[in-house]
Amino acid sequence: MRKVTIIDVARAAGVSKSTVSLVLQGSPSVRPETAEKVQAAIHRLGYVYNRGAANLRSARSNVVGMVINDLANPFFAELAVGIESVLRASGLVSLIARTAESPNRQADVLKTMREQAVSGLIVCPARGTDASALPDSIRADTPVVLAMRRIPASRLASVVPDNVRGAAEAVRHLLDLGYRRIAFIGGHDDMSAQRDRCEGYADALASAGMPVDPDLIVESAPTRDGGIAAIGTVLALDVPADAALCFNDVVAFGATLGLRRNGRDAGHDFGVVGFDDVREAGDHVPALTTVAVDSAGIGARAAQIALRMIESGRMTAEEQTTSVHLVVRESCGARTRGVRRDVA
Amino acid sequence: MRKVTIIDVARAAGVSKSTVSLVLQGSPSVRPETAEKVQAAIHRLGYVYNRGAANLRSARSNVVGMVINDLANPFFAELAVGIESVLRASGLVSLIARTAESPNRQADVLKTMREQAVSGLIVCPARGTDASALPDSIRADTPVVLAMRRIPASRLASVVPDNVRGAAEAVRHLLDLGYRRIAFIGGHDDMSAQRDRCEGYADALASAGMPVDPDLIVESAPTRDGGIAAIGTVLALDVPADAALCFNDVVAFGATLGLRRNGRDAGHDFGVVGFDDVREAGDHVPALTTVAVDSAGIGARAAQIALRMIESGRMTAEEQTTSVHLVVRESCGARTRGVRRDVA
DNA sequence: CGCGTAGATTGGAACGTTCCAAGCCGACGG
DNA sequence: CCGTCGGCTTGGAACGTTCCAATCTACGCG
Repeated sequence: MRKVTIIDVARAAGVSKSTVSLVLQGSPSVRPETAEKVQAAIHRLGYVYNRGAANLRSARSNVVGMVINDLANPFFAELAVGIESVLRASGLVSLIARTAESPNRQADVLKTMREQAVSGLIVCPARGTDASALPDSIRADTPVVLAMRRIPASRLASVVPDNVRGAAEAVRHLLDLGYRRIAFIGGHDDMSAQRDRCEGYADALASAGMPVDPDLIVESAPTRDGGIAAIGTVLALDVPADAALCFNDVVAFGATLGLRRNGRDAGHDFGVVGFDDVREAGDHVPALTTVAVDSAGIGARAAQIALRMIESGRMTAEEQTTSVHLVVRESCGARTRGVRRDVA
Repeated sequence: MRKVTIIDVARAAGVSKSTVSLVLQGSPSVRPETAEKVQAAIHRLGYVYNRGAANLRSARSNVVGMVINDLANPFFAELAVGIESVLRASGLVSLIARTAESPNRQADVLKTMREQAVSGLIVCPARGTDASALPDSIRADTPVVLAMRRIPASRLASVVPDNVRGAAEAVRHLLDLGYRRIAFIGGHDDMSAQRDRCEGYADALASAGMPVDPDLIVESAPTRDGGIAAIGTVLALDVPADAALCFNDVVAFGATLGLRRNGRDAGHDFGVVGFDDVREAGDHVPALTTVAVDSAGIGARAAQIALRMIESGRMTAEEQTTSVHLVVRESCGARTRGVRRDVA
């Protein structure tokens, strides 16, 4: 039982294959009754359109690649959802692949996607990816949009949250609450998000006329355990921290746990602010004060940019940043301390 | 700047296109030094393999479709991860699409995937999908594996958790703890998982010689709010429930919240058991006792079956069920009540 | 020296579509 | 009555591969 093709349909409908093709594309120049005959034949034979063959001829595929770090992380999963929704609504279909933060895997995945002739690529680059990691061949003829993370030296379009401003806002909030030894913990400085958030942290301190103490900035894996370790470090300083802005919520969860193990209590005698506002943040005990990032929105924006590039055939390098906002809950101590309390 | 093809490579290497094709496929019958020449030309020209063209000729694509309900749900995200890992390791690439529980969307998505000539399909069917929803054309020539959910009347391969046994085990545990009015709440009975879990619930009660009270089985949306509503219902009965097996963890979260609003406390004066063991379950307050389902494992198994079908060209209808196990934490009250406490 | 054979290479048809240039046909204006 | 025009339709080439059958080369053997 061979596959039924456009030619079989043509024969069955008593027209030429060209006409069938025209019908398939909804061309206005085919007589309605002819179109109907063709549709009937299509239905009768159970014909299924072969997009691969079409792409081959017209060099315009309808698939877009989505390269994500880690789907199991709800934060990235939402990014994926945002991307997929927009693409799907435009009739495109998404290839997906995971890099698991490995540049090797990323290179492999990118190669595969190129082979599939994707018409666009949305990438959340793995840690430490530099401009050279995106093969020139891709950059030349395929629209690429970076989501969530930038690659500093590359002229690639990107959509990232406003990390600098978000971090600064969080720090100002902690300062307003009276904290004076605010740490920045978690993340590695080969991630653009970490650098940006750290920059916002430093900015806010600076504009409050406070020095940035290098001891208060401690890197760690962006994991719960990383948070536990990092909070331990800033607690053990000669002049210990009294609050921390965490690289992300997961680190913040670790931090609250670490505090408890040290006999301290986030939200009472120590201020903790996270970043991302993952779903669990509100349910955590204590509920996490955090900077909310709209990851689905970022995905959607990135997909829109990709779409625009694909349609216009022109590549842009626009860098969009999406706004973020501080969500005040319990872990910063606003409830117990009261906002804007002055200190001596 | 036209795309560089196998023919350009052939010209550059001074061989025929057939030879290049052979090299690309790693055929042993090409002389090593010739292969090397070809590889050099490939590299020099920046040739990229066009898998679409290859598929066209050989009717064997290397893409597999993955139809998932809701990627934003960590439970399904893990399923996706399991699937993607296995496929990727075999050199296949995954198309992904979301149905958001809508049979219409599902039909649409399935059609698109057919057009892409996927060589296999892994589907977590949307709620209420019946056998007729999978177009015959797909079922005839494309391997399909159902994951997480079955479609009762279809002769389709599937991998699902052992819902019956898991639910039964949970109920036995609650009985052992002395609860006597155990409810089953959440989910809709057009989901196979709900029916199976409910069946396990009834089984366990039956084999303990206890009647199944229809009032204690209440459907609801499988959401937090659904859980809140459902727990309200069983609390308001003339003879209220004293424990509940919840359709899934999200419902269980809602239930603990609903209990608190009614002045009750899960784990103290009411036993709550969830299902799935999502990541948050352990962090929740109270920590959720739940039936752990290995969703990544289910995804991997499903992908393996699909792979086997693709390779052999033969479709099977095997139904695998993966084992589950009860994770006892706080919400069931085991800590405060003590396990196996006898009642009068 | 001729023949058979195995290994290496090759040309051409095929895959299912799109797109172009050309064709057909009836109508309309001159 | 002829030429032309516009609406519909059509055949064929092209897209970049694979695969088959054919060819070519060199070599061993009788």
